[in-house]
This record gives sequence, C-alpha cells and structure tokens, in this order.
Amino acid sequence: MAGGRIFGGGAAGGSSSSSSLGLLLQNNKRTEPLDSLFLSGSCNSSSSSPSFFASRSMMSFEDVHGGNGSNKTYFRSFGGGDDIVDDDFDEYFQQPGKKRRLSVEQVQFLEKSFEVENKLEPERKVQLAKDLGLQPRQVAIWFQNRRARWKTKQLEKDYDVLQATHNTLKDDYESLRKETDKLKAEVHVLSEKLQEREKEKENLELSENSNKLSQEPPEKPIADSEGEVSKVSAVEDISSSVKSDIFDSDSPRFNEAVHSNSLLEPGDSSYVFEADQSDLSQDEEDNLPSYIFPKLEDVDYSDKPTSSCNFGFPVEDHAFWSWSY
DNA sequence: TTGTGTTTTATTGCCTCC
DNA sequence: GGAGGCAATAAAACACAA
Repeated sequence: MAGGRIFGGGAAGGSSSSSSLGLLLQNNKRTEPLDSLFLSGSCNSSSSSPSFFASRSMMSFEDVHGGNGSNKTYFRSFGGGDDIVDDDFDEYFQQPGKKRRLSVEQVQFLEKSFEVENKLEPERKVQLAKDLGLQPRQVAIWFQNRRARWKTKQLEKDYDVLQATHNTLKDDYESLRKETDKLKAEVHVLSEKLQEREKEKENLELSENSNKLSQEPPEKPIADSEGEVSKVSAVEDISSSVKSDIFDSDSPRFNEAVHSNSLLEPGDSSYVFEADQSDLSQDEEDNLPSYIFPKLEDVDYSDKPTSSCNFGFPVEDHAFWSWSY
C-alpha cells in the first residue's frame, strides 16, 4: 500500500449551530434515534475540541478497553470524552493497516443522510464528519461505498424486472406461435379442399364438352362470320380456363397471366389475393405460391412511374420507400 | 478453535469536470 | 492541474458452521 491519497486532515475547526443532517432536514421532522444522535453527537460540546473529537472517532472505546468483538458499539457517547485515555487512543490509532468499523449509531446517521441525498457536497461532508466525529475522508469513503452497494442492489432489481418481462413475452410468443400453427393448418386444409373442388368442376366441364363434340356433327360456319365466331369461342374457352387457373398455381397459363400483369392488378376488382405482406416473414414468403405473393423480380412495373429509390415498387403504393438517402 | 464466506472499510488508478 | 467520482480490489472485521 504505497502512495495513495492523504487523509483529509481531520474535521474543520470551529463550532456549528446545526448538524449536517439538519442542513438537509430543515423542513423535515427528525426521527427519535437521530435526535439522540444530534444531541449526543453535538460538536458544540465545549469540553472537546473538534480535532480531538474527529481523531477519537477513529478508534473503538471498547477495543481500547478490551471489548469482545461482535455487537460492539464504538461510540457510546459522542460528546463526553471523560472516559477516553489519550495514550490508549494514540497507541490504537497508530497501528498500521487497522480498519475500524463505524458504530451502529454512526451508520444509522449516515444511512439517514444518504436517504436524503446520496451525493455529498463538501460542506455536508465536513458537517457530517463533525457530527459523527469522523474524518471527512471517512465520510466520503462511506458514501462512495454506499453508492456502490446501492447501485448493485438497483442492478439486481432491474435484472429481476427484466427477467419477469422476458418471461411474460416468452409466454406470449409461445401462445401466438401455437395459434399461428393452428391457423396455418386450417389454411392448408381449406386450400386443399378448394383445389379439389376446382379440379372436379374442370373435369365435369371437360367431359360435358367432349360429349357435346362427339354427339353433334360439325357445322361449317358462314364464311363472313367464321372468323368472329371462332374468335369468340376461343376467347370464352381461354377465359373459363384462366379463371379456373387462377386457383391452380401449377398452371403455366396462370403464371403467364401474372407475368403479363393482366390478372392481378392491384385495384382491379378481380384482384382477389391482396395479401398483407407486412405480416409475413421472408421465409414464409419464399414458401408461398407465387400467386399469393409474387416475387419482386417477377413483377414488371415498367409501365408505372418509379423513383430512383423505390425498389421496383409502384411509387403510389409505396411512398414509404420513396425517401431519398 | 478454525476454516470459510460475507460485509465493511480503505486504497489505487483512471476518468471527467471545472 | 486539482478535486471528486467510480470500478476494481485489498484487507480487516465479522458471522457461522463443523
């Protein structure tokens, strides 16, 4: 233990008319134990000089006179001084590396002061030191250590609160996940049913058509209207087929339609799959059929005005993305 | 009595503020 | 540059079980 700071040089001289805690508690009621401290620990005692009083605080009366360790009270009376033998004190005080515990009363006093204000201004430090018969440096150290203890306790409290919050969130997450799984399974079952129904319908139509074709002899259309008639029937065929393909992600015609942007135009009344993309994670997007969640690179918005920073989204739909970096 | 863990007091070194 | 705060740490004091 070399070097280090030099002790604060004892309590400041002069008498005071108010205690340090009194400085802070001017408008507060004092507690009874502290009152006794204030009274008994007064530095106004004419019988002892402040410097002597502060020095005396560095020792235990009972230690000097053979006290038995635990349950010690170091400073039975702050003001008296008649029962102190200076030689014993000097002997004790000069022992190197000895630590002296503060008395219960001193600690109570300091605790009370700490409750009021956990920082220590120089004036209060000196005043407290005077009141308690300690070195100002000791008071400062006590406050420093007390702040450290308080901080540790606070951290423990914060940790407990965070842990409780974490547990609550975890439970919420679990229940939401279960609900999501349940809903996903429901969606799966329903979409399978839908596909089955559409296929049945399609098969029925095909068989009906083939029956008609096999029973009716082919009629030659009139030359003038031939082109028109075949065009209309062709369009009808394609139209009905496309409609059913909307529900069939495997249909190449469906994909063509999507790519040409002719069927799934947002805002169109036929735009039936307006998925809320914000609720889907990227992984989920990847697993979904393209008709529910067309990939960005598959959608051509070349006919729409775009800004330099809209990531390929139509400007009017994604103003959010349109800020400039 | 002794070994061990905890608490309290004090030191050291670094940092910030005035 | 000095004062004061803080984190890390040392070491004495204390508590307590074996």
